[in-house]
Amino acid sequence: MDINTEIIENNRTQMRRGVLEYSILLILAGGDEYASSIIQKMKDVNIIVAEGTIYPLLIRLKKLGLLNYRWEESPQGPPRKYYMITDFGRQQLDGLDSAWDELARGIEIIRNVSKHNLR
Amino acid sequence: MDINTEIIENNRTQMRRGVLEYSILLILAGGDEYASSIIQKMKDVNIIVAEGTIYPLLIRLKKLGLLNYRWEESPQGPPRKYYMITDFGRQQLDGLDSAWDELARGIEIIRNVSKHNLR
DNA sequence: TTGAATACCTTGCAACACAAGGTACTGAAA
DNA sequence: TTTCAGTACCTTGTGTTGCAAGGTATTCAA
Repeated sequence: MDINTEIIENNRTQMRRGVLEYSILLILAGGDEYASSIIQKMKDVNIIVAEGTIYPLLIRLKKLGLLNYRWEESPQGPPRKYYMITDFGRQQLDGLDSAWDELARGIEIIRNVSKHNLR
Repeated sequence: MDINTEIIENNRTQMRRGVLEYSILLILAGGDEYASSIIQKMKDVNIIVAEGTIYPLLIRLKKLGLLNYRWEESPQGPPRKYYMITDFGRQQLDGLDSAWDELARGIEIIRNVSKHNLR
């Protein structure tokens, strides 16, 4: 990768990392999913997550009491671990909604100031 | 801090980290600033950065060719290191604008799907 | 019984934010 | 003229965390 795209890709990754937990909770608030399907849904909106990221993360979120899971047979292949969001998880999700809104508003502001000046 | 606010604060921090470089470039695209004033401007929009974060970061961005600096006398106290964005920096900033827009769009989408289903 | 597809999980490394601790310059007060 | 407060710069060490790589297990079909 040349340096031109590297810096941007790097930051794109960095930005994504910031919203990993948030997006997982958002997705699970819309319905139960298993790891691979979460990865796919995030990929669909261009938020790339690796397996090595999501499995430990789901375990952590479960430990924190934000998630639970149940095993479910798969049409083919090994059984799937369906994660579901808990009441506590939903409660936390509300806070994350605000956190995201606040960040987005902040970026919006410095963006506008920046444009208003020299750009 | 109780666990209720801890999880949210933690994620708020995580989200902020994702946009650190982006916000610095945004601010410098609006005019030259020195470290402390950058910290202040970010604080104004609720993006908190520590000194121990920003100094190494500015050095890194300079090394990458995104920034330059000049020394300038201060009305009182030691001289200030004013950072300015380079042409290359502006060019990269365009890419970061897109990266941010894309992420925001992604979050928007999964948010809506989530609401449309169960929330 | 071998192979492909799907699913789960762990280990080790590297990046990075930041708390803590430090230096240095200025001007004013004691 | 020393001391203090304010401002500004910088570095070190630590803890967290994302992820590439490598691994196991299940199912079904060829």
